Amino acid sequence: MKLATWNVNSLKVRLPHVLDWLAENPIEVLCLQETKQEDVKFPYDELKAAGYNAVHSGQKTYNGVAILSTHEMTCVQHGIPDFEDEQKRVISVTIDGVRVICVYVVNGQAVDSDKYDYKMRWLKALSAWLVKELKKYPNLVILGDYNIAPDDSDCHDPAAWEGEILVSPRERDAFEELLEMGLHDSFRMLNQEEKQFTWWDYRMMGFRRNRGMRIDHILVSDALKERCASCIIDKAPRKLERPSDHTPVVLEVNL
DNA sequence: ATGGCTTATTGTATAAGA
Repeated sequence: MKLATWNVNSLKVRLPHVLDWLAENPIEVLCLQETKQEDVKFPYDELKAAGYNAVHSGQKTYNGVAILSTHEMTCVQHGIPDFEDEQKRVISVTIDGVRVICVYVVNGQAVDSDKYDYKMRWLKALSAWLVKELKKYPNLVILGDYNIAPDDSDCHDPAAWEGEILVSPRERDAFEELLEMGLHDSFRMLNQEEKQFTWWDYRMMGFRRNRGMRIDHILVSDALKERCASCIIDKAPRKLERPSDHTPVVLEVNL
């Protein structure tokens, strides 16, 4: 089974890219972040025509997450239970006995901002919930835009970014907490190469100069860890006209 | 250098992303 995550930065704008990419990359599961549209505007029909079922937790202008799959999706859950949140950032389903969680972690804007506090509160709630989910679902994968570059090797210029958003110690500690509960960074597990990024700033020719960050991740449970065959970053969509600033990450698991 | 692009909004400048 192949699963992927992609922050599309507006599904309205990026739907053609998504459909083209799915046609070229026949995968079973695709998690999307920043759909930026309400459920009533979600392109269920176009995706169905392409062979994909979809579940969506939508919001106008900001956030919004979706899971597309060629397989049947059951036990759909929106958000983090017992965590009040207006923002649509989490959706979960079960596919072929695997619990699939799609997340769009808070950006945080700046380390001294209210949004950073919200990011840390949000990550704490995510972490507490995932501990329980792991006990409930041994086969668990959590895909998404984490807005955290876990290590200096995941940042194009660690010295320039030291202490900044995406790399600050508290954010990295929160990511580390996910690993300590028994989740595994599938890309790093299979690939030790430095400067492999999933996001590049639109400005300053960020992509051409490979000034990026690895902030989109696919974490797997112990049971799935043994079954991971490959995890790759597909840079092709980032090279298209009018791309998202993020590019897909694809995991292959032997089930 | 706090910008540099891109997206969305009952917009024509502002907020947000990362």
